[in-house]
Amino acid sequence: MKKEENNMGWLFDEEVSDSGDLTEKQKRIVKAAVEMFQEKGFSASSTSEIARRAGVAEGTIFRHYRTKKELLLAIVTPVMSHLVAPFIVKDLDKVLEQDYEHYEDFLKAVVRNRQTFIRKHLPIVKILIQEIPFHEELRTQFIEHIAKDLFDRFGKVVVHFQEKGELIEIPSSSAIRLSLTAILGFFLARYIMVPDRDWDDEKEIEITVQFILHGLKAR
Amino acid sequence: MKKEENNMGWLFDEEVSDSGDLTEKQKRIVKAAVEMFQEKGFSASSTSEIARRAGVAEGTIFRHYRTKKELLLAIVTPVMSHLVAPFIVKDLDKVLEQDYEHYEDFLKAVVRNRQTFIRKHLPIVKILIQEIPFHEELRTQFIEHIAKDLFDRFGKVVVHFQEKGELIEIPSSSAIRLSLTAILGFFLARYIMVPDRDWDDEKEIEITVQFILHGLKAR
DNA sequence: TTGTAAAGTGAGTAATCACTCATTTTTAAA
DNA sequence: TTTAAAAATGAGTGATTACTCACTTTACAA
Repeated sequence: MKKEENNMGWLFDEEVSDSGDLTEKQKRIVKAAVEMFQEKGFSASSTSEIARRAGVAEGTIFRHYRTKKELLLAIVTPVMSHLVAPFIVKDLDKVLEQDYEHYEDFLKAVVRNRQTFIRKHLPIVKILIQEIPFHEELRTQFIEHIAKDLFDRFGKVVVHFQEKGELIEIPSSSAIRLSLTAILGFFLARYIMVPDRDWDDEKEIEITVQFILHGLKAR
Repeated sequence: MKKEENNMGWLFDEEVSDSGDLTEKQKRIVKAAVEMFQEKGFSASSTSEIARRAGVAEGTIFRHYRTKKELLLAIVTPVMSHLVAPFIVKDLDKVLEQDYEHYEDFLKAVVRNRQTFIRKHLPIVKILIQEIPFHEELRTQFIEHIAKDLFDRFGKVVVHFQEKGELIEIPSSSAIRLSLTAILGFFLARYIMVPDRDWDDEKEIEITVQFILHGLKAR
């Protein structure tokens, strides 16, 4: 009765939150909750203040979400499931069909694609990162459905370019880790640690990608 | 009356927590608090349960720490201040005095040194990472006294090897970021994300360092 | 206009929260 | 053995918590 996840939208472009079938007040609850969770964290955020900020009676929250935790999950799980899965499928195909001739092309596509996503859903991504350690469901969902999938697919890409002789022959898990941390490190610096610096995104991405390429180049 | 930080100990080796002048019950409070903060996070941890786990009356906590937050800070700030500062001073000297002939030597020293520290204080490091976003004092202390210092010193090292023609001429901030994220990415994977895998630390460190070196090599 | 289900309300509830304080116990120097 | 300070206690405090429920309002098809 609650979730009718429109299971197509994001495949074509985005719109992760099924904001369509939410009532006006429900949207304001979600908005206020995202703000508060980000500022104080989940368990330091009270439902009474969320209601106050949303301009809504406290009971209204519990009309739509049976518990405070359910509210958190409703906010965070759709973003989690779109954080990683969809783009990699598409880009994986392009790699295997040789649309991406070099690892460089693949990397750049990944970075660009995820940058627009993270930029758009940054507050929720932050909440997700914060709360993952404390919620079993989030952890298992992340590991089982996201991380494993990501490593599988990313691993295939790495192996593909290793076999082409383009990348050094180290364990694919290491190559993935090194590629990902360089990329995530950029996002971390760019959007979380020092978002106020005036970044030259194009240049910084180029530096980061070249770093990975030279670091992993067959030698 | 509370803090008489023995300001020499860690310079020679470590022993970050001034456990010396703590009463028996105080040590058990700190131990229980670290456990709970790690499991549930700071604000989801109640002083009553901390007391129960420590086998201590709740009032005893407030004999030693005026507030719950003061307990958190007492646990977390000494680790933060030793997380970064001391080793870099020493290693910086060695670089400038050419004890470290190559960037490789510096990197390996840094990784080895910080690995023993992180291994020893992992629970508190985790708490620190979790709580930094929500506590102004922690954030400013981290930025002003830790991050800036680290970047200053690390920057000097990078520039030194750039001038020697060993490293590529990119902005030092980028070179630092790329070096650090590769190292931190290893620690993150090794001790937080998948600590249970059977790691070949030596090999993995070698791979990581070589990745950084080739990624940043002058070309 | 009426009927009905969904949306919204807010006072009320028991539990829990961080913290206090009068009192007792422990420690250790005199 | 005396004594005074420090450490430890735990019942008690008012505030706040997540959540409930009897009720009112709104939306809208018949």
